[in-house]
Amino acid sequence: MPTIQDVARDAGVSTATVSRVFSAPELVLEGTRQKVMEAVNRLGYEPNFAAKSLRTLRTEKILVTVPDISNPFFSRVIRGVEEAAHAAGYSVLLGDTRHQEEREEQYATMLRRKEADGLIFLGHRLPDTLVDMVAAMGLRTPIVNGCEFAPDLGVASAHIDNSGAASEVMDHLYGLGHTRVGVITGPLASPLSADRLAGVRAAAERHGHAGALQVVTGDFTIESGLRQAGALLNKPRRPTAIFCFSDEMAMGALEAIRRRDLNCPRDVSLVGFDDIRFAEYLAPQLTTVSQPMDEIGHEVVRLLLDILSGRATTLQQVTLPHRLIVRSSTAPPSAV
Amino acid sequence: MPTIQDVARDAGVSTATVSRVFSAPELVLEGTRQKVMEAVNRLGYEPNFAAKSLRTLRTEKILVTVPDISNPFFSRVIRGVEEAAHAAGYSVLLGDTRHQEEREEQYATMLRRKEADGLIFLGHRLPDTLVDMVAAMGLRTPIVNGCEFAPDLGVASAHIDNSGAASEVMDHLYGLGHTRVGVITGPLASPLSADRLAGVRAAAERHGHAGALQVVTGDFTIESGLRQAGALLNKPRRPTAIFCFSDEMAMGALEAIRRRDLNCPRDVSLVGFDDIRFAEYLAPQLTTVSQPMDEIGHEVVRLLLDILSGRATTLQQVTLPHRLIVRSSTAPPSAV
DNA sequence: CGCGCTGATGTAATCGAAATCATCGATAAC
DNA sequence: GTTATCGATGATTTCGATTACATCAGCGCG
Repeated sequence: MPTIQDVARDAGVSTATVSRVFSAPELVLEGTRQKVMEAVNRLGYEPNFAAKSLRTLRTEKILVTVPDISNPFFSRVIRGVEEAAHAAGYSVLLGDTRHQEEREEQYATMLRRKEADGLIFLGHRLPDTLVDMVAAMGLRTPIVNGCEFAPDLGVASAHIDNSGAASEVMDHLYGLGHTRVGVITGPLASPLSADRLAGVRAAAERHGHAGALQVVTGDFTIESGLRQAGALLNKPRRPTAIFCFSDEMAMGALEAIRRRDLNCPRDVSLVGFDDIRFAEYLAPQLTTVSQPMDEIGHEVVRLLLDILSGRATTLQQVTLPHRLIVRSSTAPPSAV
Repeated sequence: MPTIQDVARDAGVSTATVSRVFSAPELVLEGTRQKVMEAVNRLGYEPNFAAKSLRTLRTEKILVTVPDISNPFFSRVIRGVEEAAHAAGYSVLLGDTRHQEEREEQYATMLRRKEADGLIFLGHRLPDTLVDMVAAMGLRTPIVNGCEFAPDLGVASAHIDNSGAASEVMDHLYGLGHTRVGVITGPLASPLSADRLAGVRAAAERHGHAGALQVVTGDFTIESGLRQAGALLNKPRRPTAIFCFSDEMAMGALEAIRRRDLNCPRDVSLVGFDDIRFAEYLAPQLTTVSQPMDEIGHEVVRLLLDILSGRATTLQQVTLPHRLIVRSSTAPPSAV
């Protein structure tokens, strides 16, 4: 691999000039620029990234950690992140934490080693070392959260109004005439689930059905949806509607309903969350809350770039719009 | 951020000793090692990555390009890649090419700039500059393909026997008594689709139903499955079974079947490919070919690490086992 | 005519760690 | 008793680019 020295020698100029041809071509005479470019092409020169990075202290990389990349919701958000990052000249370092705290820590050290200019995390935990970093750097900390809104962390974030969205779902179900509603949440350690549950509870109070609420905890997987929906359906006074905090759990719930020879929506209405691409192709098509996955991805990148460029002057915590998509998995309860 | 110099000063040793504490602790006296580690902890030192990388010419990063990360098949393979890479101390640079040649080229230059030690690509195209690299470096080229087997590229790869798998699917359908089979392929530019189609054709010949084969081309998306299955079902002598080259297209096909008030499998049998997690939760549960997604991910990483470490002495093109999973979307054709 | 300015380019310091080579004391070998 | 060996550590060069500063020619202006 040729170095900048080789190019300089070959073109008969100094290394400074070669460097300028790449980073500030307007400072260089057109004639010399061409001479240099010829040498570059002749030798097949590419600037060595590590050397550049060492000198400039910038990596043009964004570290993105995600609890599970094979989850269609996350993979879609990641696609948005990749798209926006790429458009801005950054590339994406992917970290799949598999929900493990230990891995989150490991990825955190990558940030401290300057392997990336910033971090976008889609989980809900911020490793201790990074909490320190936030304390030390404040607004300039190059860390952004996606999806989970945790005001006390003090990091920029982009997310939807989870509480509001969950309330709307409940309004929809109560509006159809349901009173006994089952809810399958995600792990309550995450603000996202806690917020949705708060929204659910608020709506239940408002409609006077708080007593008939049956809440169980899942983990966003199909399997947990299958299991927990089964538990709900086995109850003596089984719910006439089930609200799952993810479309994948709703898929599991749908299967649980089928296995009991019940029909959705006739016997049990079902609502999911996220509006992953598959939701509208299920039978019945799934009523769900649409999250702007691409936009969340774009937005967190924008927020991070604002911080990196020093443009950010206040802590930005952006709420993006969601939308309740009513399809055919919800209907009025049949007469009991 | 403290540097190695700061640590050396603080611990009262030379920078060489500090460096050794990290990279070759056995060369350093336990007492000095502890002194150094105390200084490291006191100052919160982390080795700067760019400096290390510049000196060693290694990045401990693997660039992984994928046509579309939001595709559940790819995102699952990526998870396997991430897992294996992480276990070996490497991290993953993700490139979503969105099927665009231009982006593939851009990611290729990252390899030439030494932003990553190696490349794993899950698409079927190898950018020109990298073809040159393969020509120049031969077996030592740190490039591995996943899923697509293209012997003429001369790069290591891990994939299943696509032709064989497709043949098995056809045997299964013919075995059930189907004769008119529709096939929705992927883009035929990819060896993967071409191989499967070859397997389909071979089986059709063997069973004497080559004339009744109806082949249309999709692009692996739900939408193309919906559209192309619609086209097949509109034909005068419509097929009694449809074989889609991806589960997602099969989901689209299922929807097309529903929209025509036909029943799967009674009126039309349906087979997918990949066995993504959702396949068994569709109604009916989807018959499909299971690809070892995790294993493909692990294997491509293993192949790449072999090359990087100089262990690889021959061109490795590994065929991993697939499995036909018969579920309830296939049945004998009903009497016409 | 000489001074200062500007535009184009060169010189050399610098980024932070790794690795080669040198040093030095202590021990073993002959 | 001299020398080879070894283990632990230090001094210094090196990786390949960026960039602050220096240089120098050409030009306008008083």
